[in-house]
Amino acid sequence: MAPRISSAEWDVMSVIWSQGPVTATEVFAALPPGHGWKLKTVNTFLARLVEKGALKVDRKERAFVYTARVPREKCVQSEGESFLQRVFRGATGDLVKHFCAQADLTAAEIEELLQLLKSKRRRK
Amino acid sequence: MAPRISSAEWDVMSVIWSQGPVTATEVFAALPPGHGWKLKTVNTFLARLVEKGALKVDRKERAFVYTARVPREKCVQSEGESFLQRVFRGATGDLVKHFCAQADLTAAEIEELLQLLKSKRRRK
DNA sequence: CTTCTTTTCCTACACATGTAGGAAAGCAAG
DNA sequence: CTTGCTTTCCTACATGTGTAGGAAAAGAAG
Repeated sequence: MAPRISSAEWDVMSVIWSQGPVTATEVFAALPPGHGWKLKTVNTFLARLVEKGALKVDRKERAFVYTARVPREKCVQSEGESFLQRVFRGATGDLVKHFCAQADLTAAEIEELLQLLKSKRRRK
Repeated sequence: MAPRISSAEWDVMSVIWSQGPVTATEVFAALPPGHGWKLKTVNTFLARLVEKGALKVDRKERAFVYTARVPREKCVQSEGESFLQRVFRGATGDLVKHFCAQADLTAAEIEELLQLLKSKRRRK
């Protein structure tokens, strides 16, 4: 169900998932600074995302308004699964270890994760 | 440094990282069953990986022997970073939460992660 | 209504990736 | 040495992705 979203397309979708329905110009303005894309380029991404069924579009006066038709969670889920298989051959434990070891998590995040894991342990 | 490795190429590299130097035919045989590729296709992947500098090749009698020139860790590192940025905008905490919540980890893995996180907490 | 600006529509192009095929060369068998 | 099988070398082609440009339409401005 979740369409395959390319790297540049993720940047665009991220804007739309967090800002809600927007026009191309608004997406362009909301993209992380320093992306270096022309407005035309962003338009291409939007058009492709509509083709793929990730967005729907309504004409609102002058400009198109783009709205997500797939929830972020669905895409995170399938991207995540694909990454997990590709790089860690499905071993979630290894993946989690990699990122925990790697990153400097904040104290709050560490606490939260400890709670999450403990509750998972209890439920076993 | 770590070359960009495509999905199919990861399957090939995984074989070589775990088996050590091998010929094309051996890679072909060692690939997860049901991949559906022809030997020719695997040869193309190998050739591209050599071009990219991920593998080196030595002629050994009849057939070529392929050896990794980049360690798996390097590639996991850069693939992981790219995934982290693309999907979680760099928020490692969110990524880890996603996979912990998602997966059913074994009791042993949960223990290991708890230890890892606790030691990280202490070190703060 | 004519002109300017914004935005869409259609088109393009190079490089990556999945997926091989045919020709050619090298070694094995008879 | 001739035939055949294995493996490489070179080539191909469709689709996806990054990166737009030019033409055209649709309001905004005067």
